[in-house]
Amino acid sequence: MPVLLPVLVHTPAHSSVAGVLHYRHSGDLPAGTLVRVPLGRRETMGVVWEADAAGALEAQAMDAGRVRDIAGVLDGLAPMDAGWRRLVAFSARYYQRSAGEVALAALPPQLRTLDNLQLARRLKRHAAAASRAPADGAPAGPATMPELTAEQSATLAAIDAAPGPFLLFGATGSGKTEVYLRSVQRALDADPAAQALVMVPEINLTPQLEERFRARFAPRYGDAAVVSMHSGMTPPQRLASWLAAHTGRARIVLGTRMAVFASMPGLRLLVVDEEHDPSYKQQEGARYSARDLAVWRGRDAGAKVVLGSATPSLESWHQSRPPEGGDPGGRYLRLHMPQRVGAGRLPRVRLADMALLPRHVTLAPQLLAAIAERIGRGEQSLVLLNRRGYAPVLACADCGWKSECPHCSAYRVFHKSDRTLRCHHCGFAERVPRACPACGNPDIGTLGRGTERLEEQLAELLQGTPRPDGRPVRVARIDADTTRQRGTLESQLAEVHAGEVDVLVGTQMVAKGHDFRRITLVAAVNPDGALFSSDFRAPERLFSLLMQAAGRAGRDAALGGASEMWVQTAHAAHPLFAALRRHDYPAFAADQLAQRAGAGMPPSSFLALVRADARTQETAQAFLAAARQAAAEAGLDAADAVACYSPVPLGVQRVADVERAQMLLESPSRARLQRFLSGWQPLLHAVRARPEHKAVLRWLVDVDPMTI
DNA sequence: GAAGTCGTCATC
DNA sequence: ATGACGACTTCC
Repeated sequence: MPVLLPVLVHTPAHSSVAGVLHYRHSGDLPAGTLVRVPLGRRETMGVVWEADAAGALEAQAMDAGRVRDIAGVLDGLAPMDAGWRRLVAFSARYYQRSAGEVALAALPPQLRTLDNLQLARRLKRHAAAASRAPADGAPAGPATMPELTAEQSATLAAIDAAPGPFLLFGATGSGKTEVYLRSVQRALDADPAAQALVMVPEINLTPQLEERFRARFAPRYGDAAVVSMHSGMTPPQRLASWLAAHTGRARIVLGTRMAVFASMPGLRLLVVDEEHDPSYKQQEGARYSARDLAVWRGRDAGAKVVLGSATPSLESWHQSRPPEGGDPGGRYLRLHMPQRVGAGRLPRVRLADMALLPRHVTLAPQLLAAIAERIGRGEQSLVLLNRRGYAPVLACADCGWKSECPHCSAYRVFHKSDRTLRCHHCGFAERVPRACPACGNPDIGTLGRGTERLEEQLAELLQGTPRPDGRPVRVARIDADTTRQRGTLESQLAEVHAGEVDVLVGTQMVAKGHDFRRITLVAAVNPDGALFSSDFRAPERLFSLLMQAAGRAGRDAALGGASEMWVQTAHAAHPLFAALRRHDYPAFAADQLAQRAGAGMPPSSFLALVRADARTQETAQAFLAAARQAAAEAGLDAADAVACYSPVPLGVQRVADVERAQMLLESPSRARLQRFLSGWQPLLHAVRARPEHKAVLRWLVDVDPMTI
């Protein structure tokens, strides 16, 4: 008997078919079944969704001639389970997107292109490969495991004893990864169907993570038990990992934020390493926080959640505060591991006071001397600067021309290696002009400096420094420009590990997570911008970057005692540096939390942004103003629980000839903000449909934004 | 978001 | 006349 089934397809929240669509089928199909359905004149993948009475009625009322048949069912696969469907539904609701967009984005792209036969073939091949894996099912030859420290044992006992979620606050080098490994092992040993999800913020960090997990678990559970999931993988690899997780063959899934949506029917443990990292927040499409979703998913699935960091996000820090007085405390349990494993001590923090030096000096002599000393001892230094290219601006001294991008409200950056002026926002690139394009003056010069110039400068200043082996000093650079092609990061890192490089210049990409045994000096040469930034999270990011960078130094116990973290600053008296010197995150956090509370910023409040893009700034702002008006007229903020501020241009107002504006919403209550947003969604659609707002190119809501 | 239609405009 | 490009519409 033919039935009408609700089906999700990939339709974004701002389109007119954002809801569930209905299709006819010869019989009932369970929710979660993957199907192929006709949409317009193409065929696309869909997910059978939960039947709800209202939707069914609407579908019944729809002109029967318009309802089409399901074209095919992917019957080789188990339907997506209820836990996954709840996660998708929650994410869509919380982040103001359509369930179809979230659901389909969470499936591997290649799955959409396969028919039943191809799928069956692939499943068979994977199953065969897995059963060939060595030692699968064999009694565990215990992989060599390091002795646990007292701290690690206590932490594991605490994780065993309580339901969580846990915030593992552990110094760099305190052995957090070993705690993750043991927690995973306990979870998997307890139940033959159990699965664990471990997330890291960056693709670059997955290979080393995979290596460690594979070394530990492949002997016990087989090679196929560990899979990775991140956007850098090829479509077939992603499909293979996804199928392994979905069928339960993979016991451990390692990945970036996208992995939080992995289909894992046996999920018992979720680990979010470097939980403070802003990369966990997706910045396009559905703007979800993988860390927050991991916490939600863990609670929903009855799985344990471990968030780990040496510099937790203020949200997690606040959420893990112990009970005190009338305050019942946060919902997370805070676990502290202050000790570094082995004798490696945290490096000494040294400030180079740039205010005492002439303005034109960009590298403090005492820092240069310290680097030279390291070179003489055959040790390595890492110099950090968060600015790619040679110089951020090219300018004419005569007429005041600057290298503005014609399509964006930003300067094009001078890249010396390929002699281009490149816009880092829209990608627009041109050859560097010989003379000023405005007045013809040949005397044009650079303003400021990026990593390229820093590399050049250091090479020049250090060229005479003697190396123990008499060979010339080598300065190298690692940033997004030098690692453009696949594999270059690995080969560059290998050179550093081999000791061929004396001084490594890089952006924050090298400060995160990589182990450099022989680096005994890390320097941040220009961090001051973040001290007085309009972005309320800038100090938090700076502190975490500097602490992480400091963690790069002195990982080798033998050299640890002498390692140093240098910070060049014109504001040496800033309290952030005082806390950094003592490696005192709690003090820094307490100070920041007090400031945030005073300013009504998270975690004391909850934020959302509405953004609009248009050809002109007025058009974008007019839409936002009308949206605000519509909310007021509907009485949405009548209870005064949600403040809606005026529309303003974004920091970078224009990108690729598109003007961007945003409007901030703020509420002391997450629930109230959520209620406001869900009531507002249909109004936003209605406002957008009005003829006077036709020129709006797109709009979107960003819940819990990272920057405002 | 993807894929279609339709109108405008520049170019061989 | 051809086709490139953008605006607009539709999709159970």
